[in-house]
Amino acid sequence: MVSVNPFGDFRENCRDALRESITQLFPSISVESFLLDIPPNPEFGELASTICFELGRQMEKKPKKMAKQIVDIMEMDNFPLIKAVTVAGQGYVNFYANFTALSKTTIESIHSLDTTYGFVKTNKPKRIIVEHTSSNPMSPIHIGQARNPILGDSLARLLTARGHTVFRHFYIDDVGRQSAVAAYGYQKLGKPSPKEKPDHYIGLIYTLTSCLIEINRLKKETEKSIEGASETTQLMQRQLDEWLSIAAELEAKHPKLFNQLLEKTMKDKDKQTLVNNLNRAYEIGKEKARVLVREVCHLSLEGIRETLINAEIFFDSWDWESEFAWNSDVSKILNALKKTGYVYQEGPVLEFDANKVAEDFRLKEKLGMKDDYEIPSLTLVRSDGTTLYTTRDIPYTLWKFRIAEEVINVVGMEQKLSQQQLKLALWGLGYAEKAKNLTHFSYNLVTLPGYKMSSRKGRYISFDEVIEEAVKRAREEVETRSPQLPEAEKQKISKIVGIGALKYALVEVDPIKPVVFTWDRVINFERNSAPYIQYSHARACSILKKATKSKRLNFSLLVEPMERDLILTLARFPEVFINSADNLKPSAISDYANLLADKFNSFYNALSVIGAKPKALSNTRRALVEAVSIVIRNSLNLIGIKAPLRM
RNA sequence: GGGUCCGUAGCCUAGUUUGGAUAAGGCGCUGGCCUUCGGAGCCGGAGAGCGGGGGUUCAAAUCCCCUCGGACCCGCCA
Repeated sequence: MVSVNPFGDFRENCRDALRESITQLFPSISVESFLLDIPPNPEFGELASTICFELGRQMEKKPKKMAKQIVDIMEMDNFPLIKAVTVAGQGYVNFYANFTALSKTTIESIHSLDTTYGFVKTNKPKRIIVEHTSSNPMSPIHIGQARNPILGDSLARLLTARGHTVFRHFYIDDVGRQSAVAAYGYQKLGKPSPKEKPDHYIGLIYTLTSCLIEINRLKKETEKSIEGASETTQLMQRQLDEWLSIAAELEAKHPKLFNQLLEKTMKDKDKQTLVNNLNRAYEIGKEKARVLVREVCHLSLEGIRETLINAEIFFDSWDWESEFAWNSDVSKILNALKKTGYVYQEGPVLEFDANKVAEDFRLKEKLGMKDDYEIPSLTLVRSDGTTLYTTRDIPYTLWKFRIAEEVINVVGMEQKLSQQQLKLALWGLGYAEKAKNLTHFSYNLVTLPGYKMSSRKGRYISFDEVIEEAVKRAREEVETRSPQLPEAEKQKISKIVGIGALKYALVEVDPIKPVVFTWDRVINFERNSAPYIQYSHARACSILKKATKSKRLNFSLLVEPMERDLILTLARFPEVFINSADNLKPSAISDYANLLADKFNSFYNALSVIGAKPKALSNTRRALVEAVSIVIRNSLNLIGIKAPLRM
């Protein structure tokens, strides 16, 4: 019989058995949940209940005694997956699986379900938007940001496999000031056609321009405040010094373009204002500004898209922020907000009182805030009439909710406050349900040892560079290990392995924890890495190629602890998957894949498949190996990593 | 100053949502394995009692309080 969740079936057997005994013995007691834990050691069985500790307290009896009573009356015949039940310790009830039955169900189900094994469908399918990456369109994706597409893509894969309808959206933040900065520089340089990958080229222009503007601004401001002793002046002086040293770095690295830009912008005494004007013109949709900024965006996005495709990360929709500004969605929302009473004017500036919303709807506790915490207000409109990122995010979010019932934003944790303010704006506007269905999937920074990466300051390692290096190193490995492979396949494998290593390194760590980037960390080919798991898969495939398939199987022959451990791990995959998808935890999958590879390698090393006697054992082990290969492949798939047949 | 998050062997991490039986891996260190199907491998050893203190509980790395250290936020940036 095919089971979508073999270990889950065993769990249900145990739960039912437990429930029957308990209701029979203690009909007066109502037990809500019969949670079963995986014991720390196989000698305690495959599942264990601690319910007698709880019952013992309620009924003032010894847990061990109750456990004995419960076990004594248990009718085992109704539960084919349970082999035995015992009492252990101070009152644990331990269940032992009937391995012949469990092995058969597990292996047969995996063979039969194949590419869908493990992917248990939810009974509440939803339409979900996963918005991710959404990086600054004016520079290449750097490795600090790369955690975002990798996590976002895994989430989308997990939720799709869970049976949801998922839409992957890239929000192009083209209205921000950074677009105006890059566009200004691009125009001054005479709209040059990129000499390299376009996002890298535009990114360089952005960094150089941004640097010149900052220096220009800071110089003017420090000159203005002549009495140079005040604290703010000192701060400005320090900032100026930092930007001057950045300028020196940039000039040394890109002398030609730097000096060209310097020369071309020399005459602009107030660059800051020019950029602000361009920003405003673009936001209100002035023709010239539209043409210019879009041109730069398109160039850069072409490069960004190339990077993502190279990493096999795809989107269903590319949403232009400017569309929401131009089609008056933003102004409609502003008007609606004004009517709520949660908005107040400070001169020309419009502020949103997030704190008041939280108090009126009693949301602070739900948002994990202390009662007396004063949520900062959110500026909606600048004094020059332009809006801010979060302001524009409100209509965008509502637009997403027209497509989907649930929205997950993969956004760095440094934006936590603004994501909360966004949520509160939805509450204030009367969209409580939407606010509840908006999730900020937050993740921590990837830093370079000692400092943060910054596009604006030009201090970053691009995603492209890291991919290139990873593939290059993988290529060297393939060359030494499998020199006989044809060139085309070597290339293909190097890419799968290199990118796999990279993705794995960034998925593996809990997103809430920071990662310090080092080359050896993200391009690791040893144990606990994608290549290690891929290698295990290739080994399994190698056996499958050599051993002929047979239908004459006998699952009762799989008695070795290593075989059982392996089968148990395979049987648990669906539960791991459900937990990972429902709790948005891709790292649970990378963990699992690694665990499975570990178990397989131990098995591989200790027991032979092809030469095993009798023949039925060999056949059955082969079936087990095939199941392993399927589950490794399925699990890696969820985190966007491919499993090569050989490497 | 206010807020959020993190703190597990020399280093990197899992486990914390849902409290349970000797705290799990990897790197590094170290002793073995030409044993057949791929050594990107396998088997073993040393190494932490979970930042510190208190509390709740039959039971705490997990929950609560205090405290120390680090990161991030508190922008008319995104």
